[in-house]
Amino acid sequence: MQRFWTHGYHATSMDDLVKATGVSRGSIYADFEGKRDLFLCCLSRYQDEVVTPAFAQVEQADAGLETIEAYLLFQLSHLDDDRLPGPGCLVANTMTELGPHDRDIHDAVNAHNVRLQNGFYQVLKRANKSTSPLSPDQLGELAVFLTMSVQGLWSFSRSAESVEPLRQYARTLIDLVKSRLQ
Amino acid sequence: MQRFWTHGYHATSMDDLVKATGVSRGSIYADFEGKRDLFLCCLSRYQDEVVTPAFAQVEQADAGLETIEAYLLFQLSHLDDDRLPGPGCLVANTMTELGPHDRDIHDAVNAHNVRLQNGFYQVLKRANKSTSPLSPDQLGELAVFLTMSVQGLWSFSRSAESVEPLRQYARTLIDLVKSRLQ
DNA sequence: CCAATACAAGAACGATCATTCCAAAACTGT
DNA sequence: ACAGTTTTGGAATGATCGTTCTTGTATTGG
Repeated sequence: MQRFWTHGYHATSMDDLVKATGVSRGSIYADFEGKRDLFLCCLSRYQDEVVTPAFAQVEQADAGLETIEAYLLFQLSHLDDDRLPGPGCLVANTMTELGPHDRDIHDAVNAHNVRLQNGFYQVLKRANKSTSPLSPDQLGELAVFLTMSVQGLWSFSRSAESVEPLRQYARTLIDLVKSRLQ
Repeated sequence: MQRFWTHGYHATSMDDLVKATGVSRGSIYADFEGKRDLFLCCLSRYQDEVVTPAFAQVEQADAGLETIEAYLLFQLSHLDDDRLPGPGCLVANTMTELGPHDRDIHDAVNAHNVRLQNGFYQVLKRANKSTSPLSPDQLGELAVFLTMSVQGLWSFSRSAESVEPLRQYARTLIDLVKSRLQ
């Protein structure tokens, strides 16, 4: 999974995976139908092992906008300036590399994005207790906005040489969304 | 160039390029040192033929925030619902695919981003005529924010099934930045 | 202990890869 | 018209690719 995450699907060979995992070629093919099937399983595993532990706080019943910011800053805390460029996000990387060309992968990516949107939407709904609240449609649009903005953050981390602009982006994003809700 | 744009570097073979361009293999190698050199030239040509004609309006001396919005909506106007998922942006795609692994490509991507940031910065400076203006640092941060946000837009267009959420994102982005400047 | 079965390691396979090479065609100069 | 040079088209090359296959080892049951 790490190898797919850092290098992408096409640039990762089965040899690379055999070496990186220490698992024999025969065993891989015993367990998966082929490279693509293995990749789909890695996407699924990434969701369970990486996304869920991190995003769960946003999906909590009491999560606020600060929780979204904390989620982003926590993800960025894995990077410091000598760990850049970072691997980004496997799903985000995959959206770019394979999203246009593979239906099943597109669907997996889409499911991930819907999950993020729903999490953000719930937070926005809670945060929408103001004197002039936004409509549900407007909140939905803001949730989509957040989901797409976060995608930009991961893409940039693939090329970034310093982590501070990434952090600043997260803070600015949350600030702007906050001011939209007031 | 189109093939690299839609499929990425690693998923595009020299055979693909020979077929797509109608140029013989020998001619390609006569003009370029290899696949990577050809790709670097495509990045450069993309800058001249795609980015410059589109982004020039943002770099105009009288460009405003509406110009940034018009730039984004114009880029999106090439897509309608049966032309999705779109190719995204060659530079943005490359940032994700190759940015972490190739120094020269990283530098080309970085130069593109700096260009976008500078264009956005100038617009923001002009738009910053309010009763409580933002500092140059704050404007710089907003310009970086815009650059990274636009990256999210192109990545999403690689997976999108409808163009309206992409348009809405562009409008929301400009609205949020406007409200930050007031 | 032996035979049958299951599993692991990695060689082998045919296809595809990026690049080089070569023969034929086209062009240029005398 | 002819010889020399350049360009073109695509075959050839050696490496790498994803996948299958084979051999050796381990395990299980009689």
